[in-house]
Amino acid sequence: MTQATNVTPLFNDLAKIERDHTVACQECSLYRLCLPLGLHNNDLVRLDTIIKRSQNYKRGHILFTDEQPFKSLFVVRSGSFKTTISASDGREQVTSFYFPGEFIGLDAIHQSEYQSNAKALESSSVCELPYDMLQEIGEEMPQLQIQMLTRLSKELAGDRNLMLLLGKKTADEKLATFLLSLSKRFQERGFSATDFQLSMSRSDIANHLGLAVETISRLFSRFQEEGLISIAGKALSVQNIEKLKQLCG
Amino acid sequence: MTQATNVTPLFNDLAKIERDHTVACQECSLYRLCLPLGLHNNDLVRLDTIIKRSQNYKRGHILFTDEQPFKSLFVVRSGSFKTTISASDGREQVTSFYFPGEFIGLDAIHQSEYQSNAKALESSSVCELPYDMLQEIGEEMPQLQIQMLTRLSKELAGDRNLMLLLGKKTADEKLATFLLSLSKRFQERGFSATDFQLSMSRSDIANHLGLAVETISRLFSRFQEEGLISIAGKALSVQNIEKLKQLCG
DNA sequence: CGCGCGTTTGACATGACTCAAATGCTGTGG
DNA sequence: CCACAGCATTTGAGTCATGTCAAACGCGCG
Repeated sequence: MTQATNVTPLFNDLAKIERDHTVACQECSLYRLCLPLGLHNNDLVRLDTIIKRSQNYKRGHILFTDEQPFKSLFVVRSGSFKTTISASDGREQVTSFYFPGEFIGLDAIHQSEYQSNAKALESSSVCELPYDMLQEIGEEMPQLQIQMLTRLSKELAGDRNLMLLLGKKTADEKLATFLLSLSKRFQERGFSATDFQLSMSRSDIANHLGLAVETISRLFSRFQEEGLISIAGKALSVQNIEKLKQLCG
Repeated sequence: MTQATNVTPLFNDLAKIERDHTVACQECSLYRLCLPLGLHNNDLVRLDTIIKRSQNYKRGHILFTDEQPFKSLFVVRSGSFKTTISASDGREQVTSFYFPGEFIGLDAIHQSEYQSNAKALESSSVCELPYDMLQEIGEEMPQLQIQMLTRLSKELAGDRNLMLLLGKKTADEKLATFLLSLSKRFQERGFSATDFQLSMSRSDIANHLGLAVETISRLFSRFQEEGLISIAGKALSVQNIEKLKQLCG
């Protein structure tokens, strides 16, 4: 019943493909998911020049906190991240999880500080886009502006679905919705829609969905009993995706 | 104990000032809160030409639904609106309330349909910005692009605070936070920070905060007993703003 | 290999919901 | 302008989903 190995980080495969830190956007396997989509070749080359590609960060690495000045946007190249915001009394809310090709820091644009805290959930790397430069080259690249607006807009729409989830859904529906959202994102990235590793902890999931850790744990157990999923540690396998969809509410 | 009159719509004063539908951005009293902020005069004039100013809509008027094609962004000129999104089973979440100078529809940019439903809460009017034209003139107006990005980004940050509220706060904290957010927005618009009319129903508030109507009603009563506020129908008066702030969590 | 944290499971507590009913307000039509 | 219908709000009583507390377990990191 024990899982063979849960060691493999989530996006190791991608990490391998991308292990050369200097790979240009044109050759990056994330191309179709990433910012450069739709840019003309000249523009792409120009964008390329302002991107700083990070080395591999290890689990727990802090990309930025809400006390640091806003300087750059980040795109996940490999691995995954979570962002949190905190209330004055220290309570935290996990606002989002980020996978390869997704933007981190969009909520800080034109603020002096970042508005959230971003932390690596596993071994991860990013492309850093200094915002002043992005803005500069953006003035001559309408396509880039459009991409930025589109990204922001989609993130906004996503957040609003999360508000529906947080405000109106039951614990069962929350978890089902969350798992399907992961499934979809893995699929978009060329991975299995049914078998994947959860890079985040149970308590991250619980927090993100507005539930207690114990509730998540119990739900995983029950979903397993009911044949919806099979889960061992961080390894998840979706057994009945249709039933899961019905559960979403 | 009955209120003299609750008839006065929330932004009647503004509505009067702005009753001329053709008032240009330059002369609009919302200027400093609105999109044109920071535009140069030539640009402003150009922006002006693409804006369609609506007549007065009455309470309940539907600006758009999530089944209509995305065509325009809207800025509230007078009155107020709410937006909702709905789950497949019909449950709805009130995602946001909008006051003069605020943008509606940002979550639909570059989608084929609107992503939410927008409805007037009282007698209201808007400026309509056809998005294709906005994009067109935007290509030559970096300041406009910056404004758009800033707006989107701030809305995103706001939504994330709402996620914190929905996921982590108690009923008391939710209502206190909501009332203070209203207070702040009224103040920014030149109205009293302590005395104003709630244009939305108790159930809109409840829904928005992820609570039941009954809970909101009870909280209003209790807050009143405790001397935090005084409320009669839609007329709210904040009595102890400091204590309210402490309650926010 | 062992410690510590993350996870699971159980028992119990409770904040907020649901249901129900009374009251009040608003908009409409006569 | 008033009266009535219907919806919004308030208040009370009882329930329930989910949280909290506690303890055992076991995986994974060092």
